[in-house]
Amino acid sequence: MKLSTRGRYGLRALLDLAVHQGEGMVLLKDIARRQEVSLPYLEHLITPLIAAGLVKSTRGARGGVLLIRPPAQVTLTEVVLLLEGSLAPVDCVNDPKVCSRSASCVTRDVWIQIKDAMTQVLDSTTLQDLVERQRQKEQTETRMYHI
Amino acid sequence: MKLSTRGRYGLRALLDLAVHQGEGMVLLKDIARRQEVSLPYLEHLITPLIAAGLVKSTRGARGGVLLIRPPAQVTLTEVVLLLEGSLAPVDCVNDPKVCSRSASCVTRDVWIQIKDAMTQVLDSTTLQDLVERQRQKEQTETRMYHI
DNA sequence: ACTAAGTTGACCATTTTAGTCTACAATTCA
DNA sequence: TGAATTGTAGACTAAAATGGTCAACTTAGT
Repeated sequence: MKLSTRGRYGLRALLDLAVHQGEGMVLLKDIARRQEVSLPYLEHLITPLIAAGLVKSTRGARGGVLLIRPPAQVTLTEVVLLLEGSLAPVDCVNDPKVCSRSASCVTRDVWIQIKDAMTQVLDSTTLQDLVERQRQKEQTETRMYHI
Repeated sequence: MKLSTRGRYGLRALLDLAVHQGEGMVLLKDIARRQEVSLPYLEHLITPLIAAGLVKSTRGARGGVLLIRPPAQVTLTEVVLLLEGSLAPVDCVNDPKVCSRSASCVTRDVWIQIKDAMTQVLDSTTLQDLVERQRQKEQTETRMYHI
């Protein structure tokens, strides 16, 4: 029941992008450095986000990537769905036909509840929320440091 | 973000055991047949449950397995924890030290929320709840059949 | 042209998953 | 006693997923 690095690194990359929203093109190289992910690997993580129209990329000199929509309009559900494929802990949640027991299976009902609970958390959080939480943390840390 | 077959089959085996609670020893062979899991594999799944003191086993002729505690006193949190190891979607949720970013990482906070949401669902459901839901489903199905 | 990006796809090592198989230990019962 | 029955333990394995790297390519600026 673990998230893969795609989900973890991918969300961090997107958050990094949201933090630098409005500063023009962001280099993948810089995201990779800040988020401590290898550049070749990050390139693979960013691909589905570009394909989905969440991120815009420009090649060549002065190229880079940037978030297309305002961070407040990007929910984490959308992001995690793109990166991980699905929130269902077992396949029968999305498609009852994969298991002949689906109709009568009460454990399936539990997995549905689990999925719904996760969806609710992710639906109610946007990239903007994360940006704000991060700024708040940074501020608190700085204040702590000065005391 | 998928549950492994250990968690899925294991919970089903335990539910099967709960349904037959009070009928004396249950044969692994019968659980395997009813739950459509191979016997050798089921043996592996049941082992940690025995080790954890959730299930009692007796070898030899007239042997079998049975649930030690009443189904109402076994939460799904306990079961899934035994079978899957942890509910944390990423390791830093259980142990902040595995990542140097933990203290300042806002994505980690999201994963903690996810874990808490899952825990809440599983904490509030016992094997007894599943037994009752299953009996209710069976009843409804039978009634549907007769109409 | 040259350089600085991002893009694509092939490739690969390691780990996890989902099992099977064999030998063994304990228990009952004829 | 010993044969049948049942669970136990561990070695083993095939297949898939994970977590990458590398090289060749495309595109855009200077």
